[in-house]
Amino acid sequence: MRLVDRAKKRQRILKAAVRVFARHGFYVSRVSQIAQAAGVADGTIYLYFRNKDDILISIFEDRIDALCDLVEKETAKLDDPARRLRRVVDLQLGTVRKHRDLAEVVSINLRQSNRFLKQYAAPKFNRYLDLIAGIVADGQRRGVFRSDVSPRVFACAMFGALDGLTLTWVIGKSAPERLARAAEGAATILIEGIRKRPAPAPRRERKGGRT
Amino acid sequence: MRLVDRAKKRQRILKAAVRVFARHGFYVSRVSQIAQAAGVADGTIYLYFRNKDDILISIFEDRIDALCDLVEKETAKLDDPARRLRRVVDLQLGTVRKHRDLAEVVSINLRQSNRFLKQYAAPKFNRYLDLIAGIVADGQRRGVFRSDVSPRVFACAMFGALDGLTLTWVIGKSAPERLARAAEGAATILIEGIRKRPAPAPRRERKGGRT
Amino acid sequence: MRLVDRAKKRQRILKAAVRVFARHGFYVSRVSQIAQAAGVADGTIYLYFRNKDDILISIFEDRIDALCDLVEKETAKLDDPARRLRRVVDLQLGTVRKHRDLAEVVSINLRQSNRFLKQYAAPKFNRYLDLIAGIVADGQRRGVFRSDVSPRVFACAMFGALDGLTLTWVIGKSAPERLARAAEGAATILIEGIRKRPAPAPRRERKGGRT
Amino acid sequence: MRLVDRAKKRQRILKAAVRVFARHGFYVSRVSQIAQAAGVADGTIYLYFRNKDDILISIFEDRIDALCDLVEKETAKLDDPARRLRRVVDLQLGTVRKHRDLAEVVSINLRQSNRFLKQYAAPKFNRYLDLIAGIVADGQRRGVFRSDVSPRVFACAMFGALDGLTLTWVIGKSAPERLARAAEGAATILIEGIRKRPAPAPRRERKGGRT
DNA sequence: TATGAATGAGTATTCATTCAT
DNA sequence: CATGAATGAATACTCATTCAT
Repeated sequence: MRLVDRAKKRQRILKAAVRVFARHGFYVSRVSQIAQAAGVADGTIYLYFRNKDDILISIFEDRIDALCDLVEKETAKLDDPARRLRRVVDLQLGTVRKHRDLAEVVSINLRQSNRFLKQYAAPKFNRYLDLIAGIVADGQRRGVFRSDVSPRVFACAMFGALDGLTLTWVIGKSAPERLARAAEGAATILIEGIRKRPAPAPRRERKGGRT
Repeated sequence: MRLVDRAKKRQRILKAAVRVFARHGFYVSRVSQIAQAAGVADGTIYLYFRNKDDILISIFEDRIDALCDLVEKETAKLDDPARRLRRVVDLQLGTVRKHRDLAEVVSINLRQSNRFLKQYAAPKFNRYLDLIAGIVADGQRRGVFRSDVSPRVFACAMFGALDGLTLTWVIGKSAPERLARAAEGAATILIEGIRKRPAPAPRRERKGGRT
Repeated sequence: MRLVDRAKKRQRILKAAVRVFARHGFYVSRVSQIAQAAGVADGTIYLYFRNKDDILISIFEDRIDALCDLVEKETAKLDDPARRLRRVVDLQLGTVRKHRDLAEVVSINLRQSNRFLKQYAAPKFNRYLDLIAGIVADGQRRGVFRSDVSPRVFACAMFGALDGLTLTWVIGKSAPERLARAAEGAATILIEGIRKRPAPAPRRERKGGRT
Repeated sequence: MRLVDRAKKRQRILKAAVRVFARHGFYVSRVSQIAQAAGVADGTIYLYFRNKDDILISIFEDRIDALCDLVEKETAKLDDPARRLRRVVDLQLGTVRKHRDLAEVVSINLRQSNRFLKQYAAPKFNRYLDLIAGIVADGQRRGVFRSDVSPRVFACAMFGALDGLTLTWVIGKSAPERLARAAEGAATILIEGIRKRPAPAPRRERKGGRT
């Protein structure tokens, strides 16, 4: 079989797996369901993947890599760190919106196994977090972002915020437009939250100190 | 058997389950492991819980309710919406920090079953989101928070941001102090992100419009 | 506790067990169901019976003994072997009709365990078969019954015939009168079947030999 | 896999199940015992049967159908109703004698589950009873059988009588010849019992009426 | 390569029985 | 005597994975 055909069949199985995982969850899904959905025999799955876990891992890796590549390419076109962040928000939530099943798998199923999460997801995941943190660090260097927040913390918070919106969107079975509007709001909060105040006007309400 | 003894044994089982679930994940954990960890017979578990799922649900419900109660009580003591949000951040991440196992269970295992997530978690979860959204809406009415972001979106984003920090903290097996410092940063981003600018100085960087 | 009270409670448990076994079958019935139906605690059952099997055995033994006693007493009042058999038919089916639950237990549940059947039921059961066989043997000696059929075979066949009627009656959930009418028919067949022909008129239809 | 191979393996499992059920009884038998006896893996059983109950049901259905088919074919060759009944007796007890295990399963285990008995057995069982009743009704129309006994009652009684003989034969672990001789006796009783008396000589013993 | 029949390890749950109160 | 909470052995059934065809 030609390599390209092989790759095509692999993709067909992955697509089927995304559908099945999204509907039932990783642990409840059966390999035979995926095989049926992909139109292949049960045994064929094992010609393309080591085991059931490997399917989930492959979905995740393919997707996060694609997202990272896209983010790298797109942010390279922009200069302003704030606009770069805005672009990341749009890209992450845009991917989610276009591939709801995939969103469900990545957002929810990803956390189905501690072992899996700790062993496989973390490294890949870090590439994405580093991309965001890099943008923030750059912004801080250039004086547009406040420096009292760790870029890494911002990255985690930003990813979490977008993932939280995704989760409630997926659970709530809301319309795609709602996610688009949520993206607006999230972008505003995150960017304004990290932006250095143009002129830190004397604020009185904070004089009471923090708790 | 006295009611208080019964409740005590129930708690013992739940505590054991939290430990076991945190270490292995819900699906990988065995009921017999929980029984052993709790020092009871396998069958005894079923005198207190309908089934394995019921244990996870009970953990979640107990915890989220306790957190909501705490948040309600504590925010009632404060007036300033910004300081109220700050308090919520501290309470959520403080709970997490004090009960790492629990954090792992709620943050990670919670998403282990789509069915579970959609059926049980959502309603309880909404109570928490509504609390946050309520604080934001109040701040908007009083003019301290910007009105161009939906309180609900902010609540989801805020929960997600804190959950994202929790997740990376748990996965990374970092020290408690790191979570404390992350809480600082997250609070800053979120509160400054939603705060209405004291003097919306003419900003030039947005003139380029959006992409 | 006085012996009479003890006996009373034992009977209460047996009565409850008959109801429960009749409805669900021996293996499907739960000891706790019997306890509840008898209004006692689960553990109390074991103050009166060794185990679950012992309950079924006790039901059977009590009942077959009572039937045997009754048959002995009643047939002693009669002299004609044919009328004695008729009496046995009425007594067996009469017992069944009056205690449908019991019939169901003895007819059906009795066979639920090979071990039980072979070990316990057989001996008790033989007393009943011997009673019938005794009547037949007597009739043969006195020349009213044909001698070409073993009394034992007749006893088994007769018991089986009545048990077969009982089974279909119980399964079919028919009215008591139907069983009464069936008793008529069965008595006729069995008694006329064993009765020596008054005048064995030359029969031609048998000359063809047997198949 | 060829259909014929599949059918062969199914039969192998059924044969093994008959052996196992006969020895231990349905409820006491373990699926793994059947699998081992059939030389297949536990899971393989479930490729051929829905569950344990389904195995018992299949045994019963296969057997009763085969017996009915045989009875239909054989009785069609005869004309005399009495000889037809004789043939049925021989066929039923002949089947039993040739397949003692099967007899044990059908005679004893058949009654192991009320639910099973009422739900599955009854309909199939009726086909057999109807065959016998049909022969009797025909004999009555032709004036060779007495008309004061319902054909249905006779069928139940006849089946019961033969089943009773089978039961005692199986329990008593007697030799096959004993069953053959018992068949003789049972046939005589049943056929003479239903046969219309050639010359109803004035009988005096019945003048006392019934008790 | 592809198949799908066969495998058999693995586990939640039940329930007869016990025994401390 | 009576209770019923606790026990823990015991088992049908599933399903990821393999391998002969």
